[in-house]
Amino acid sequence: MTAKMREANGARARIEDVAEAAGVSIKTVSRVLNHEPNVRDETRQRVEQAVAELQYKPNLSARSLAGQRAYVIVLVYDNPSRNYLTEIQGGVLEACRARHFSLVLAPVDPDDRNYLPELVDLIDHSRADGVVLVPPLTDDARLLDALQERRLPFASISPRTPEGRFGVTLDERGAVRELMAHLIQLGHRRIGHIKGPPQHGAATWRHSGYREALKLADIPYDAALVVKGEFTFESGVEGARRLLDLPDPPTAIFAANDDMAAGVLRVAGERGLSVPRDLSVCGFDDTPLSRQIFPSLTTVRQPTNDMGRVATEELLKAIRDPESGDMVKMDYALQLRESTGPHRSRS
Amino acid sequence: MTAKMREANGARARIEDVAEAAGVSIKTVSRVLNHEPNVRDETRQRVEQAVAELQYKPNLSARSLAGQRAYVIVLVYDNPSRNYLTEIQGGVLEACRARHFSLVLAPVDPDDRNYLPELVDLIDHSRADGVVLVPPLTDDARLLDALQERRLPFASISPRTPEGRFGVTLDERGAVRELMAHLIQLGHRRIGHIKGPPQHGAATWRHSGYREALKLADIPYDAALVVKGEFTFESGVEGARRLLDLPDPPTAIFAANDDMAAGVLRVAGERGLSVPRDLSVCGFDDTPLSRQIFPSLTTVRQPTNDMGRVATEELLKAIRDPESGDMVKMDYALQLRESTGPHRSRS
DNA sequence: CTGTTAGCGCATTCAA
DNA sequence: TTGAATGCGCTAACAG
Repeated sequence: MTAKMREANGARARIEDVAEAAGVSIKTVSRVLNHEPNVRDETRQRVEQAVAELQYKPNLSARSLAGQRAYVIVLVYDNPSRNYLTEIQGGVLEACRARHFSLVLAPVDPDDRNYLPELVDLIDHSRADGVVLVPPLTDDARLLDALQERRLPFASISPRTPEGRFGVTLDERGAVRELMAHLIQLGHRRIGHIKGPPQHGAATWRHSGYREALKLADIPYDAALVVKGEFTFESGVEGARRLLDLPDPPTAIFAANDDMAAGVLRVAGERGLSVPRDLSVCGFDDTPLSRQIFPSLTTVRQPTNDMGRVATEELLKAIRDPESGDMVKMDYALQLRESTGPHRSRS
Repeated sequence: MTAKMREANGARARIEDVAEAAGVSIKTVSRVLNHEPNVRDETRQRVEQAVAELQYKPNLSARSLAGQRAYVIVLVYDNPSRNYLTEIQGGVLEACRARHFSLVLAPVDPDDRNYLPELVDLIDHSRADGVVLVPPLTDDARLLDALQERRLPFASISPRTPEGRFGVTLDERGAVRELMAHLIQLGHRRIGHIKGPPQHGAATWRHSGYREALKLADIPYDAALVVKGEFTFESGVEGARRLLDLPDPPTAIFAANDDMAAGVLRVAGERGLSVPRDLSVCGFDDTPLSRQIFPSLTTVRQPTNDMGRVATEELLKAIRDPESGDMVKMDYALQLRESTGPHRSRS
């Protein structure tokens, strides 16, 4: 059966049909498709024309089978923040598409202590060429061990210990120092902090930034002004209540993420406190929530989409050449909005 | 090379190795793996044991190549709501996993009028067995034509015209009637509405529900109380301003989704209106935002995750048997929260 | 610079 | 109820 007949039958063109149409061997077609060298320009063009005419699309299954590579990246995540994840996923997807890799999603239940067997099974089944790890899972030693054992390259997004790994980081401590400087410059000296859970690197960095900023401004650290949170709205509500019930309550509160900051705004609303007149509030992450809430939230923006994309690009580099793959430092940006204002002494 | 040697080399077990270990032919192994009939129980068990011992995982590429099917579902979406999408995607993924299909994500830029060629290219490349369509794209005639032309089965989530299609629907009109009945029962008679954009079926249904509820309560429809929105926070802000600037402003506002309702709350805040004392507000969707805002939002919950899952299950049914595939009606649930309260006449 | 050949691991005829 | 042989469409040595 000729290529033309196959086409009339609704069958798809194969590499063989392209070769025939272009008057070359299939190996030459393969070279053109994979951008390999050693093809004359004129030949390359003939092949490309045949590809276009026949609407040839390579069969990915055949390619994977023959090439012993699946062209698959697995994105592993247990981060409960929908917005963060969507952005990361978008960036990862862009990078995968650009290199003709497919993306396999591997959501992990953050409450499941024994998630590893099922996850590893998924990774094995998919025959992944590489993995992208999202925090806080990006710091789970058991998972890292399992990946290393399989010699599977993995990119890390905001890992706690970036040494010897590749992916992306962001200077969260520095960002918080700037955010705090903004509050301090507004006259605040009693600044409360609602921390994140200790297993998150982010919680640690943001707390350190808080302390460093106080020290830089010669404001003594007061442990009573720091309460624990879980990065959830509800824990922000609880934390805010504890802070505002203090005998000498803070005039500003830095919540370690936007969800918790929204909780603080709620408590302020309940108590008839006007923000920022009676209380300044800021968060971290610049989720859509921070703009949709009233007053809108002063916070820090991470380039989340870019972080997903860049991490994946580094991973793809490392897949091509195991020696490569860098840890790329990304930029943050303060978002000054309505929820922070000058300190007014209570009268 | 024997199976044992291969294993020692770190190579993966193949179906051939399983057959050898179980003392049967590869065809028998294939039968067991694919749950085909005509295998003796004792034989089946021997095979299953060999699979477990060798940790055999079928090579999906080889299966696809030989079986002429990719086992791929494509999820096509242009809906701008992050939360909605994440939930839908989660449900779709669950259903895919359960049947060992892989999921390919196909995000579409809602502002790109000419998205079709690229999307179709992605679908063709992936050799999809079926497609899941999210609103509002689920109603795009050009896309539906392209799919039908390819004889590709597709499941529709909340399509405008469910006739002759399969997937999931939800009685949004009924939900809005109930929501409105709640407001009316609280004493409100001047109820404003901020509509969604006309290309969304949801916008139309929610507006119809609004009108029907008024009619049922013998409240005349006042076109001045209905303003256009875009399902965005900003358009909610604008709409609320228009409504509240009316000579005789509404005492309650039903925004067609939560984001716009958040915009209404913002305007209320700006103007010193207390919600719900001076103004009742409700939305639709029950996004996390509706709980994280103050006051929390009365709204309608859709089982979004389930909708994604069930739609995909129907698709998988239709892939197995083109005659099957139903339109499943899902349940909604009113969420009565803080943003609605009794009408108080202005004094 | 280009072509030939031999599998990749599985499903699927058809025969037993 | 089971098995042997053929090919899915492509990559990758190796030859020219």
